[in-house]
Amino acid sequence: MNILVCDDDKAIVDAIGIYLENEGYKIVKAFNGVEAIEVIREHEIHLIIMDIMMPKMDGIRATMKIREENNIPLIILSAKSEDYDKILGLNFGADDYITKPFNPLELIARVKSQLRRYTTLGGLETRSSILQTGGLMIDDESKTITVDGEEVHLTPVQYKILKLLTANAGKVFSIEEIYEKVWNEAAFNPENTVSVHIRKIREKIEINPKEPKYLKVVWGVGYKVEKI
Amino acid sequence: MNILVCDDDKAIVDAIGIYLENEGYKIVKAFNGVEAIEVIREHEIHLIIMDIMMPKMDGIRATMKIREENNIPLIILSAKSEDYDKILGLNFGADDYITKPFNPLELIARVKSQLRRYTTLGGLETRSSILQTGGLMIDDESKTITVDGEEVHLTPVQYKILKLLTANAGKVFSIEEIYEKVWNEAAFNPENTVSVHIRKIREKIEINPKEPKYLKVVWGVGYKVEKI
DNA sequence: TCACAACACTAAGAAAATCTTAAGAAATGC
DNA sequence: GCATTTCTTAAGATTTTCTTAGTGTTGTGA
Repeated sequence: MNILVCDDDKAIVDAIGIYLENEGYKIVKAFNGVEAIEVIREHEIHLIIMDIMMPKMDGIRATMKIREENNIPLIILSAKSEDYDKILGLNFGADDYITKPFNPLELIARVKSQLRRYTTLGGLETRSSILQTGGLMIDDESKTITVDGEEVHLTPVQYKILKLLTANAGKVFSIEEIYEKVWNEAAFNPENTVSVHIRKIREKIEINPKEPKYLKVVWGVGYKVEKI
Repeated sequence: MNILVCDDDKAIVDAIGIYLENEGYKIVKAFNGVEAIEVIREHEIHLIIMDIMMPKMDGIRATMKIREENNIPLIILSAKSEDYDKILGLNFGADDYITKPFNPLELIARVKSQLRRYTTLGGLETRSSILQTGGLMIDDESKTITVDGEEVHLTPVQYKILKLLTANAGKVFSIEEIYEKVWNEAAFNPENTVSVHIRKIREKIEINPKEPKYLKVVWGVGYKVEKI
């Protein structure tokens, strides 16, 4: 498997290269978006790791350009300070993202995960942007949520929370986990921000918020969306 | 979970130790990089907190050295005056960093966050969150317990006890052992807290609590879940 | 074998922890 | 600057946990 690593910081490219080579992957390097596109045309590449901030052509523009031609799995690298929404929310074609500084183990896990997904799809992209459980449906492409066919409006934060829980329906997330995943930072004093949002979501998606059908609490643990 | 705290300032090591012990972690101490590396070879360490400025071997060199051998989550401690970019930007293998003086709550949040990340990633490849014996089934991901297909509701403590016993079905646990594992503290004030919980669990999972099928007592020793 | 000591079980209620809700302040976006 | 969204606060509701104290059961050794 050949992996293209693209970052203007040579030290980072080298470090990532070493981790991945240890796992048995072949590494190809590029130091800006223009180079990356050239490399992809010339080599057979199975996965791309791309930095956001780069001279000449930034990672987002490069990703969009690459997506015009093919669907090679692509993981974005970004600094924590950069705008989360821009990376996750804006759908510009990346499959996953990792924030710097990153845990090498996490990088490897995500790379494997992407390669697995790609090969089981046979390389043909059939990315379904629809999540569903019971009568609850989330179309991530149009950012639309419907309950029993009825469209409901959620605010951005509410949307992210519900999407996280629905994408992993059945799995329980602690409040800390939810905070971390949605806000992209460790919460050390979350008061009850999350539970207020939970309340608001329930108000909108549940027939009877007192006896939620979808968004359930697991006492002493956290919240989950029921898998139906 | 065992956490290695490494700093040349004993007062800081002790302070961090106290905060983390309160959260139920076991602490191992080291006072310079060389010691840290030795400790890691000898003990099972799940997370490292490392100061940057230290005699003998500084935190960055130590981190790089550690990274040659393994991927234990590592949080860097650094004074505000030190070059921030050097720590954040330079990728030498740390997973997160905290600046001194730090907020204890923040420290704990980041520690938990790292441990969570590490364990969920580790389980990514072969996660089987389901424990089973006879008709009793525990799905740890959704925190759901079913008996003969029927879902039963357990409280957090009850859940933890049953999970402990089921994960080690057949093994007998003394009351002290159960207390220690579930409450995460050795200090044992006998009373009969555990047996009350056992009673409640039986009430919920057993057809006839007087003649338990799953959760059995072993006279003079403790309790076990039958391996079926 | 019988009594007694050690151990296990049960029930109930007070205390503690956790979740829910509402309302308003602060921040954000147009 | 207005409308919307997000966060904070605090009180109320609910659930869980712990403790107590009494009852039952088992094993032992006189």
